[in-house]
Amino acid sequence: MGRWEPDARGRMIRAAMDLFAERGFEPTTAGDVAARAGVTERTFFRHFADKREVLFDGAGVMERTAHDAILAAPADSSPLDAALAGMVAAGGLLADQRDHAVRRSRIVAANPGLQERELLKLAALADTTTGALRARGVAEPADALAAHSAVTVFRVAFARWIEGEEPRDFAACVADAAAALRALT
Amino acid sequence: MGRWEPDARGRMIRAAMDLFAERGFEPTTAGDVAARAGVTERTFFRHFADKREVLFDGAGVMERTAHDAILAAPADSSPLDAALAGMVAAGGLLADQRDHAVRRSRIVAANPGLQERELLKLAALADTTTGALRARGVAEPADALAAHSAVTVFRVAFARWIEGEEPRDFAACVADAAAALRALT
DNA sequence: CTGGTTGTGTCAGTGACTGACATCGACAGT
DNA sequence: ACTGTCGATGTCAGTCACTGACACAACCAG
Repeated sequence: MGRWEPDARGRMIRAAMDLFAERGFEPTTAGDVAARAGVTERTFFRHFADKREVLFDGAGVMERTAHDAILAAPADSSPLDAALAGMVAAGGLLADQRDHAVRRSRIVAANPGLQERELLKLAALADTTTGALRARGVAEPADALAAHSAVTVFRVAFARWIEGEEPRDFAACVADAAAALRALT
Repeated sequence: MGRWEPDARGRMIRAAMDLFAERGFEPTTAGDVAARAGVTERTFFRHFADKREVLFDGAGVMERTAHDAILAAPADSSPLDAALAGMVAAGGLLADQRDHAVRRSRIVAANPGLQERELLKLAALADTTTGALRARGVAEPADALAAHSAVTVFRVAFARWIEGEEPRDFAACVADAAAALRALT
């Protein structure tokens, strides 16, 4: 209708982060988020499949980044090493947004429904990783096992990267977690 | 009000399995399930936190079983072996219900929302496993890494156990998947 | 037979989400 | 400049998941 303001999607994402952080996820209605972003509830649901999805906008990019990095890994890398290279690349996208990542994971940690969605995104990352390993010639079920192991390392590394005060190198966190994984015998 | 019929919970679970298998999960309303079970929608939601939960009734028992089995594992077992013992014990609960498990996983596989819930249950199993390993003296982050690795093995083993025609031994499936995991280097 | 407890039905209400339809601005093609 | 299509949005009505408040029936303990 009236004048069309650009970046509605970005405004909704920022509005959602602010409101969810202030009041919490459940008490905030989709209409609240839309209103703060200057759009209607209907527009919100045209951009995001559901209320939770507004917090997971970058998931697709991370998947593609991991996929490409795995295919670009040295040919003599082991499946696990190749998958871990994908995790490092995916995590690299967050390097200059640590504050945003911290804020986001606090919101997610406070709500079971959001954790559920996060698990789905991680599962999608694992599936993409599995596919990339397959393209490198890794057979079943080693592809899936290496992929899920890499994603588990990613989760541990991410948790370590976020906690504490002074920022650490994400790749180093991945290396540490991977070493701990290999030490399991 | 009227006469009270026993096992309402069991009837709702069976009704849900039947209806979800016939029409699918989304098109079936909570009221449909309740009606087939001979109760009202309100009663359905008194027994299950939400519409999805009706398919995950056994999750809590599996968690407790895994927990106990991990604590009962030989003292000289490695963390990963102890965690795997928990997975074998948890999977053992399904031994005499393979048909039910197959039916259920078909329903879950057909709906993203249900997969999401399944991931949450598996994450809860991983958390319980982490806690049990901690009680055995396993330190961070090895506890979480071993727990998630074991749950990943569980998933692969379960998939193998369900596919194909003639039923295989679940413990053997776990052993195979665990061997593949260790072969990752 | 009295009171508490448990499991249920009824009813009203909120919020997530969807489909159908109209509108507005931009951007061709003529 | 005229017109038609296209993309993003607003409006409206409707379904369904889920919840709180209240009442009722069976049961059990005293």
